Parts: sequence; C-alpha cells; structure tokens
Amino acid sequence: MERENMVKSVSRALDIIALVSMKKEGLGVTEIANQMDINKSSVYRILSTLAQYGYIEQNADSGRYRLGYTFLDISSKLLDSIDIRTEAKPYLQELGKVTDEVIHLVVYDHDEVVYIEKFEGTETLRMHSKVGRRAPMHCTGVGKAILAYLPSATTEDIIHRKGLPVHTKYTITDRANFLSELEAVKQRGYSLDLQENEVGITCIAVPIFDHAGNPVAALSVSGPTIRMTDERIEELKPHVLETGSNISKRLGYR
Amino acid sequence: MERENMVKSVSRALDIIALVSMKKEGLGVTEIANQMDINKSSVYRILSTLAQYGYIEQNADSGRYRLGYTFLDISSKLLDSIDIRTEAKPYLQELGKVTDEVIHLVVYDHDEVVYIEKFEGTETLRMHSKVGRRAPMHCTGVGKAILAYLPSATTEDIIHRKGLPVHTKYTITDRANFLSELEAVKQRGYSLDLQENEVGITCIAVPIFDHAGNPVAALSVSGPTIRMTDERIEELKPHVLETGSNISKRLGYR
DNA sequence: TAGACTGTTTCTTATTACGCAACGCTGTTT
DNA sequence: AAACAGCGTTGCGTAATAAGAAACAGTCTA
Repeated sequence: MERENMVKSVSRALDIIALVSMKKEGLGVTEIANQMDINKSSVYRILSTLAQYGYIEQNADSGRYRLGYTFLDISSKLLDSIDIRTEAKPYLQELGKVTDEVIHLVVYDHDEVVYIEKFEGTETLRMHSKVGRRAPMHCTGVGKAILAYLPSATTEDIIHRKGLPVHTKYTITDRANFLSELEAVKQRGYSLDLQENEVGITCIAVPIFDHAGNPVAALSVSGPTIRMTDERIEELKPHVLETGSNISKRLGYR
Repeated sequence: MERENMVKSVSRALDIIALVSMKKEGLGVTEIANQMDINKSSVYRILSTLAQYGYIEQNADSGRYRLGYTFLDISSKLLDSIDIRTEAKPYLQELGKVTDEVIHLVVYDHDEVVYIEKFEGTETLRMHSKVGRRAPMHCTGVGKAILAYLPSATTEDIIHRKGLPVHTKYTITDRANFLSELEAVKQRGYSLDLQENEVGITCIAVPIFDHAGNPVAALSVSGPTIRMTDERIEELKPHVLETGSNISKRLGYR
C-alpha cells in the first residue's frame, strides 16, 4: 500500500473493515489487534466509531464485531448513481486507441438500440451525428449482442413486434436462422454484423450487463468490410470482449 | 453524534462518505470542505486514503470525487454472511414461483427495516438497487409484522423515536389506531400494507422469528393494488403464512 | 493576458489519537 | 470455592500525527 498522503487512523479503519468482512462470524477486539499488530484500545476506538455509523455492528451476546447494514445503504445509492455513458467513456477511449477503429456505445430501449456515444480512432469527437440515433436490433452487431442475452420470451416479443425487415442482401430475415444466430452469439460471447445493416460495414459487438445482470447496453468496433478480414476480427476480438467485461464490472455486475 | 469514544479522522471520513453518497455527480474537495466547515487539505488527505482503498473514486476529467466500488464488494460479503438470507432463499424462490408476485425479505435494524433480498416472479434477480434500502416500520407490511411481535415496550420506544409520519393518505398516523392495528396483526398472524407506504402498492407480510423467538425479519408479497383484491389476498395468505413459518423453523424457532 | 477557480503539496504547530496499564466482567480451571 | 485467564472497556500522559495556513500548479473564463 502506498504510504503517501494517507491518514493513518482512516487507513487502519479501512483495514479493520477488510479484516472483519472476511470472517462471517465476526471478530473480537483482541483478535483484530493481534492480527494487525496494533494496540487493543486503538482498535476498540476505531470499531466504536465505525459502529456509531452502522458500518460495523457488535453482537450483543458474543461481543464480536461484524459488518453493519450501512454498507447496503451506500451500495444502493452507488448502484443508483451509475451512469453507463460516463462509466464506459474511458474504456471506449482506450479501445478506440488500441483498435484505431470506430467505437459505438448503445443502450437498449423500446425494441431498438440507441447510440449514446461514439469514438473515432485516436481522437475524441465533440459532436457525433450518430449519437441519439436509433437502429433496429436484428441487423446490427450491438442489437444482436443484446438480443442474445435477453430472456428468450422478450426476444420473441421483439421479433414479433418488429419483424426482420431487409436492410441489405446480407440481412438475416428467416426467423429460425436468426434464432440460431443468436444462440451462436451467446455461445461465443460476441456478435458479428457482416454487412447486415449497411453494405461495406462490418462490426464486432459485445453486450454490457448492469448490476442485475440485464444486457442493458452494448458496444461495437466497426470498420469497412475490406479491412475487417477474419484475421483482423480475430485480432480485435479479445480487446472487445475485455472492454465489455470491464464496463459490466464497473456497472456492478459480479 | 454523542459518544466521545470516537476517532475524529475516522468520523470525518465517514461523514465525507455520507456526503459524497448523496450527490450522484460527485463533489469537489473545496465543496466538501466548505460544507463540513473544515480545511481543504484535511478533506483531501481523507479522500486520498479512501480512494486508495476504492471506497471513493476520483473522476479523471472533472477531478470530482464519487463513491467507489469497494462498497459493492463489502456489501456482497455482508449479504453472504447474513444467514437468514441464505436460509430463506429457497423458500422465497418457491413463494415467488407460486404467487408470481414480487417477494421482499427485510431485517429489523435500528428502528427501521432493511431490504436484503428481492425476488420477482420466476426469476432470481441479482443484486437489485432496492437491496440495502431502508424503510420505516409503521407504514410497511414487513415493518408492521415485526412491530406486532416485538415487546410492547420496544414498540412504544420506536413509535416515540420515529413518530408516525405521513407517507400517503392511507398511512395510519394516529397512535391509538396504530396500536390496535398491531393487535389485529398479531391476532391474524400477518399484516397488510394497504397503500400506506406507496399509493398503488398493496402488500401482505409475515414476521420471521429466530431461535430465541425474536421477530428479526419479515417477508412480503407485494403487487399493484388493482390486482390485489380481497379474494387474491385470501388466496395468497396461506402461502405467505406457511413460508414465514418454514423459514422461522429453519432458523431454529420451535 | 489576467484573474478566479480548481486540486495538490509543503511545513509548522498543538491537537489528537496512540499505547500502556488497570478495570470490571465472564467462564474455566484447579 | 478461589484463583486464573480471557474478554471488552476505560483513564491517562506523551509523542506522534493530523490539521490548518498558505503557497503551488494547473484549467477555464472573461
């Protein structure tokens, strides 16, 4: 642990929390003091402070200290405050730098995907015309990535409501084919858009899960089909998968 | 805060966390220092310490400080350690399947109820943002179920400390009425929340007793008032009562 | 370009949290 | 029954430590 700029007693308090969090049954003052190699009374006073705020609770019978419910209070506030866009931004920037391709972030809303962020290569664009646009789910990489992980009943509903309209000659329009495509996506963990939405554009996309495990968003790397060869896709794949997984973690998905 | 066994810097750190948790967008060092009426550098060092442990994160762009994800880590450990939760889980899942309504599990803590589990219909939700929320006891089904079985002196104390604040026009705010309501709950063995906490939501709830016979927790089935007719409640009642009784047995209550 | 903001760092002072030791208390051992 | 050993808790003097004032290094604004 870095020793710079730290407040010792706060640091100790956080170490105590970490220690207490590891023992379900709780720990005693002396036990903690021994393990941390500091004085009993110091531990006692820190525990008292934490207890006053509900971060730690003392069992009335055993006298042992365990985690308190204030952690749940704070966590629920934290979960409420998470904004996908701001959380994803740095990861997308990094992915844009590494791949030097166009990166999109979309959220799932009313049977469609909505573009909420775009990065191009190394530079962060201030205004992107595509942000805010809606696109169908069945013919986009991001849409398929989300559909593959939605409850199958929901997916069926969406297909029923929206159909599988043709966008290019590569669009999958057969229901059975489309469902098995989604199965394949789920197995691989990522989806491909092989000119299904726009001729000449190929994408690789992954879903993003929120704290409750719902596929609420997706991101994609897209480029001209000529450049997006099988080798190039194989090369991009791990970066895309990792970025998606990192963002999901930031959203509280465990 | 009253007791003087407290470590000042730890206390300050916890105050800062509380402050930060209230602003989704985060707060700056100076902002916090002004609100707490202490020096900037003190705030800065405490924030640095909290940040090293991941309890607070600094936004790279704005420099503002927000809650960090360590709270989620600790909370998930806390939830694992609550044995009522693990014991109750299968029963709640079953009840969710049978009723196809939202099931909540709460524990009694510091004059309030804390939500520690939520099931929706057939599917088990991961950590939902409602988990960790606190609610008053007097206007919730789960709260009334617990209050009805606490020693009357304790119940009186809680009413005295917390009062009977209005939440909706259906909230019981008269002390005498409320006490006779609790008597009725105890006679029936279950409580009802008839839009007393939130308009449009009706609940049926039962207490859960630990090995010593204390009402340490409660569970509820809740749904939209339109759907929760008298007949529906009569239909749900036996399932809810049985689930509560089964969980109490698992906790050693005889 | 000057100014008003940030967050960060430095340094000095006395505040403050630390460690020591003793206190009740409980349960066990002799 | 009595002595002991363990616990969490408390009081106290001292020295380490965290707090504060002020300067620093950035960024954005006008």
